[in-house]
Amino acid sequence: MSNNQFKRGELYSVINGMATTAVARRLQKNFRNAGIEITIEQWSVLYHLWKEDGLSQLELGNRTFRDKASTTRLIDNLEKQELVTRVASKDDRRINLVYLTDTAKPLQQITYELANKTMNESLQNITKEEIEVVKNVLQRVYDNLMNKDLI
Amino acid sequence: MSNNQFKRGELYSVINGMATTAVARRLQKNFRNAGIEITIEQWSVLYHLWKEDGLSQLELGNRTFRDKASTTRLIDNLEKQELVTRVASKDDRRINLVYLTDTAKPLQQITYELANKTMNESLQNITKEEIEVVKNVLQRVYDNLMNKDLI
DNA sequence: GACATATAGTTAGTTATGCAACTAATATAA
DNA sequence: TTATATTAGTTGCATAACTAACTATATGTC
Repeated sequence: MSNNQFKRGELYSVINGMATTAVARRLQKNFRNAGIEITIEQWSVLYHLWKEDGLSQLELGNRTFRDKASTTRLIDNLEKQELVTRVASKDDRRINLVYLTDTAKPLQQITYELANKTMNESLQNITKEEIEVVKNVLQRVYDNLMNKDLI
Repeated sequence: MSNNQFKRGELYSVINGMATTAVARRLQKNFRNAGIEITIEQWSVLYHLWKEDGLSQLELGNRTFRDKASTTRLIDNLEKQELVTRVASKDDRRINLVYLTDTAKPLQQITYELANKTMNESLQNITKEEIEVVKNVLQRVYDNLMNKDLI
């Protein structure tokens, strides 16, 4: 019995343990080899700010799938490196709006290129159609877990 | 340009940020709600020991995609909870073989059930064929990154 | 056999994660 | 308008991750 159980769980193992870890490590390695001194977690925050600057911490947490405590500390570290600044919102002084600094700006082009490079390395010999299936399935996995009750 | 870039990178974001995090949190939540006091990382080690007891730390690290330092500390914590014991190999005294204790045994059945439950929650309305495509693609992503040089 | 090299595991230092308890500011309700 | 509840963010605590430097054992070469 114990040998036959948990077949579907192997998917979790594959998703979580292998591909995700491998891609994350490769992206971090590509950053490091290019002399980019930020973590991929920090980059995920910058990435959303390059798309839309001045987001609140909570909104950044939502977009990067982090709780607010993790978001606080990531932004602490980004602030230490002078890549972002917190600005208290005038409308609601509970809210910190997070803005990119001039130091962060030159990182966009190079990190996008390194992210593209990482994706090209990761997705060799994988078709557009396959990628679409994976994205679609993983989106539905997420929706299955989010839409019921809190994760 | 910056708006049009990094299209493929969204896959990384989807894999890493959304589905993986959501599944991991749900599994941890299902453990917690059932009164199971282990982390999912600890469970990933126990899972491989239930399949094959007495693996070395390095082999456990390979199977769970961790480096040896992370594996050391994970096993430290499992040992504190008296779920595993380290036994120095007689053939090669550099090697620690890791064995399940009697305390760990009753966890197998219940955690397998909770993992199955988590997978059923995650994979609702997703077909076997889709799951096969995802597993296959993610395996190839992993192979793309592993087979070239070290991650 | 002696010296260099490789391997398994540990430790130190930094970053990141989640939960829970907390503060400060805002919104709601009596 | 005062009391209560909600919200955004911070902090404390524990676990986990990676890199690099380290110890101890084993292997290989001369």
